[in-house]
Amino acid sequence: MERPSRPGPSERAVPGHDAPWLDADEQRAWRAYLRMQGRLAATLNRQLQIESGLSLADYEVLVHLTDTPEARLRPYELQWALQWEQSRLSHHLTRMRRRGLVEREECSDDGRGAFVVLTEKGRQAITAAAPGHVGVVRRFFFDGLSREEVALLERLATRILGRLDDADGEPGDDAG
Amino acid sequence: MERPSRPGPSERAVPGHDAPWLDADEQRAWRAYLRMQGRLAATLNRQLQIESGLSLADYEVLVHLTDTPEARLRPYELQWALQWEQSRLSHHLTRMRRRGLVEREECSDDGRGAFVVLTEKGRQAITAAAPGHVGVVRRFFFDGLSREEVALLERLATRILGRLDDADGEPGDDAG
DNA sequence: GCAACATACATGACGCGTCATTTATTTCAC
DNA sequence: GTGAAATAAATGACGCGTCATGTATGTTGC
Repeated sequence: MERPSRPGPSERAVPGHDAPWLDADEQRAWRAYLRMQGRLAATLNRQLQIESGLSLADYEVLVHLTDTPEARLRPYELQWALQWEQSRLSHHLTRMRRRGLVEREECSDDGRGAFVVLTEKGRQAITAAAPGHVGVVRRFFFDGLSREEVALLERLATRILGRLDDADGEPGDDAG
Repeated sequence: MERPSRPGPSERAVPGHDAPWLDADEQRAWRAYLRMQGRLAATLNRQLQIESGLSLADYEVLVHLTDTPEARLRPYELQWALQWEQSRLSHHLTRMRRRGLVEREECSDDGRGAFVVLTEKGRQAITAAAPGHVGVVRRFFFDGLSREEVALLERLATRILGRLDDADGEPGDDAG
């Protein structure tokens, strides 16, 4: 979705600030990525919603809770695991609490904090949702990829995540 | 609605399992993808918002308009290009119109329809926003990838997109 | 022991995205 | 032509996500 490509060669070796536009290859890749990501997320959300009444966000929260021995976590732990904004998590937990998927429990060690506890209803919800959801993930995503491609994809995602993490502390965030 | 875990042709046959759960490699890749995608989208949105007052959605609409000779498109053309839901596009165009980024123009050929026209303000907005935005896309995304990886990524995204498209017309999507 | 600061979490406002529905027009069968 | 169905687009309701801010508790320097 970038602007006109530079007519230039396919060699892009320009470090950072210098190259304003994406070349033709990059543009195609970027557009394909954006479209794929948007459609995939929409598909996963819709399927989860229809079959289980959960959103993808709900699902991820519940997954992390069920991954935990006591099925309870401090919000800041969930925040770290999900890489969400704090207020997003807070709002979302409020809504999930309202629907009975999780409960809030006071934290004796730290008066400021709390625990998010999985309810029985929450456990049943994700138990019922998981097979269908994983089926769709597999159908649209993994069934189209070889194991090598899956491995490469993980490496790329991790690398880009690292770049995003690196930028978090730095002051010179300018790009223009 | 819970579905019986009947092993249909669309779900992978898993030896010895009712539920087609992801194996360890797939799970790591999937979580890495989800985290990367979420963080990257948040970063791009934030930078665009701060530097230009645009969202990524605004940006994509404006890109498609500027890609057009007359800088005007029918909403259904935009919808096809963006692969958005119709009501999302309609709502978004309403908001962009309110902000003066686009205008609505009646369509003489088809009384039901309209044209979305780029305004001067809209053109200035994307012109101002583009270098910074592309800089961030490059910084976090393409600078971390080799040309081979970019090419592969495009292929994977296109392939997955194809699977999503294929499923659109089929009735046997779910519903056991 | 107290001011200054940091941390954990909540909240209100507001823009965004989806679903369901509505309106207006066009197309097509007959 | 007339009625049925398809198409273009808008709208209201409602949940989601971000920003800015608020509140309570913990920590630290002195």
